Amino acid sequence: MNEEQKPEELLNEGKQDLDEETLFIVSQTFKALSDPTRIRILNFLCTGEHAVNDIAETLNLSQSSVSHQLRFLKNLRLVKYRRAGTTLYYSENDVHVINLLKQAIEHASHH
Amino acid sequence: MNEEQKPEELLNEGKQDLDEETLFIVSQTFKALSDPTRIRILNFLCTGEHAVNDIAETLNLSQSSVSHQLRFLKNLRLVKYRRAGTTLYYSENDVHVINLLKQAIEHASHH
DNA sequence: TAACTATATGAACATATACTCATGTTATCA
DNA sequence: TGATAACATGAGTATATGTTCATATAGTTA
Repeated sequence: MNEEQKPEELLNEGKQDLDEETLFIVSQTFKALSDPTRIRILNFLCTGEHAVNDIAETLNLSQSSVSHQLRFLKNLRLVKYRRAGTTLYYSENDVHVINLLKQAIEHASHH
Repeated sequence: MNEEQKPEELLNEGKQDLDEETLFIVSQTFKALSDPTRIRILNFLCTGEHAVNDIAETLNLSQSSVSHQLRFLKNLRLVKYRRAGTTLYYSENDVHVINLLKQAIEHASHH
């Protein structure tokens, strides 16, 4: 004879429902961080700006794959680049997203 | 005659390369947060525990879809549930991940 | 201009993902 | 036990995703 227990209601801290645009931005942001290759690239760019080939060699990835992923990240304004001759030096461009990544890495690396 | 500029090296704050396991955990965590439906469910669960049907009706989703996504989230230990008769009350189970979500929502909602 | 370097891009392919539909499972109650 | 309620689950399907391969583009230099 289990009495029906009322679910405890926590305090609502503000914005209850998410509007379409916020939802889209949030999901896209996390999607950018959901792939191992992109995570490694962003993590590497935390050490400073790097050329595409440098990224590819350091992380043992194909040039094409890196280029595709950088385009993805550039479309979301998560990275930027500066040109020097034929070389493009990419660097991170969104401190907030980098912070999210660092927090997750910090938390996950504690095993 | 463009002089080759040396890329500026930022300070390395510690863990340079990510081990396989950390990389996997981080990517899975962000993958969980990369889908609009799961974001809405987790955001709703921030207001307290809720039954599956409650979630489905409130967010205008099918019961099956909600159940599938809850299984996904439960496998990652991001939600937990308590049983009361035939009803299962789900609630959030990882403050750290919820914090990541709240930060992203906060940041994205500023337009 | 031709050759070379660094990077970008499109097509193709294999896999992953999220949903719906139908049905299975578990607990409650008459 | 049978009926019902709440939820879980598997199959099927359409779409998204990440990689490779081949080729294109842009800048540099002889």
